[in-house]
Amino acid sequence: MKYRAIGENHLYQKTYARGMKAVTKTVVMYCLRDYAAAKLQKAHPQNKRVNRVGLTVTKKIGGAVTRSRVKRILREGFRRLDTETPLKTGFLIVLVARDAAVDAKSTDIYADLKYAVKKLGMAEGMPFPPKEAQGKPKPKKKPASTT
RNA sequence: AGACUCCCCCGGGCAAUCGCGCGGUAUCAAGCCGAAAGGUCUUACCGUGAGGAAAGUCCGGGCUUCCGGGGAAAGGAUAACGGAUAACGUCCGCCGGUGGCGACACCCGGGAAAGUGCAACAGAAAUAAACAGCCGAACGGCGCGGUUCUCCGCGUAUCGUGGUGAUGGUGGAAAGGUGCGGUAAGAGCGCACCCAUUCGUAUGGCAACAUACGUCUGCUGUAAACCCUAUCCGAAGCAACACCUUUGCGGUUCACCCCCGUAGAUGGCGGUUCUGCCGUCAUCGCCGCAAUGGUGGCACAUGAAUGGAGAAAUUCAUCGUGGAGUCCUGCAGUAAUGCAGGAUAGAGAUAGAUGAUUGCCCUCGACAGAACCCGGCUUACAGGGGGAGUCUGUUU
RNA sequence: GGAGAAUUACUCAAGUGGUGAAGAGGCGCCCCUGCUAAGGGUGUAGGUCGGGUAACCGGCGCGAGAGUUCAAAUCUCUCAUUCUCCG
Repeated sequence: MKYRAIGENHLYQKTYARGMKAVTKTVVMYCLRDYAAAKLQKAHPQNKRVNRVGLTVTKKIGGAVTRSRVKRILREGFRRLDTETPLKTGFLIVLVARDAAVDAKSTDIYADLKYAVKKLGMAEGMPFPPKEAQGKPKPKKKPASTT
């Protein structure tokens, strides 16, 4: 499974500001419906909708080695989650590592992400704006505009 | 056996399943994004995939650009001596100094007698003599006495000239040290021994230098203060820079340390000292700037054979090249290293590739992630292995 | 990735080889007021360790550690942290 990475800083800023948020011990998950999802779908040869994923691991976490390792673990956890329980597509997803992620295993990340997905209602077949993730009024508008 | 010293090497391993970057082949291929250049999606297989420090960015070099070349000035770097190297502030050897019983370790280790500056506080005084003190009647003065013609004697150190140099609680540093002589008092003033130092000679060494003898001198410290001497250095850095794409703008004989060189051509108009020169405008060429996005820089190349559907792969070859790369052997050298022969090769990302799960083993795993490439230095580091050597103890 | 700059009390900071490291804000105490604020006065060992009943005295302290010097916040070297610029 390939993921498109988020490269532009403004998309990160937008996701932090307007996206839905779920906090766990090891990781914080932000989700925002992607404006460019339709465009990307056209570009995709299989005409699939893809989520764009971004990882944030700050310098506070540690040196280059530990940060690199945290990124790998996050990636592995997310990959396993996505293969086992397919997510909704067409979203910007940003995963922010917390201090506890340094000592975590990928299974811990998997468990936390699973909880976060459940809370945000991101899994396939769930009602989209979940009651718990009340989000600011803005994300509510998005489904209408994108479709 | 114990305690040490130096040098070198390693930096968890194996298996199964899932997963990631890059290269290749097949497949998807029509597509999609974009103004263009260009980019990109699927799956399978094969190959390949972080360090000794990849780090700090402290030195040196390659590479690239800054119109080019030469010179000057300024500025910077280095510092015993000899060698190694592409180069270095690195390395090796050696000399001197310091530490250690020793193997060894450490040292920004030129010049203070070219000049300038600085040395707080304390101290009489900080490189220079003065002050206090000590010395004494040689001279002048003063006093007393004698004698009488400008003299003599004695006294006076609380009058001046004078002699003297280390005595003066200090201080980091006070002008060699000790002893004897010497003197009015004293002082290398003289002598003996010792210390340091200049120059010369001899011996050893390529040399720094060492030893011996003679000779001169007795000089504060600071150059990680300015400086002097010798040697070296243009500056900026891959976010450099090159090319492509689309668009806009400017320059075209100018060069602000000096000298030399430099892309103009054609036509119109005007001026003029008219085969020409000057000014101005246009076109083409040339040069440059800004913006947009992209590629390269950036990870060997070419040929042949085997192989197979075709590739990868394997083998072989090479002015070159990555890469002044690494390893082995031989020779030269005390060594760093060099020469010759042979072998080995293979990361290349761009939110940035090595992970997860399970099992087994051991010494139970530290510091830590390439970002243009090399040579060093410095700093961080669990533990393990190998080699050489020193000291102490015991036994023979 | 590359190029630079800075670090001195709780905060802002001066000091660039020499006694005892300026100054301001803050903080403590006093005055003023019925009570506050504002204002005025005065003090703050500038941290820490040791000694002393106390007043006070001594040692080390200018991000950390070495070095040069008689003497270092200041000069040199090696680290650490923070900030700025280059696309």
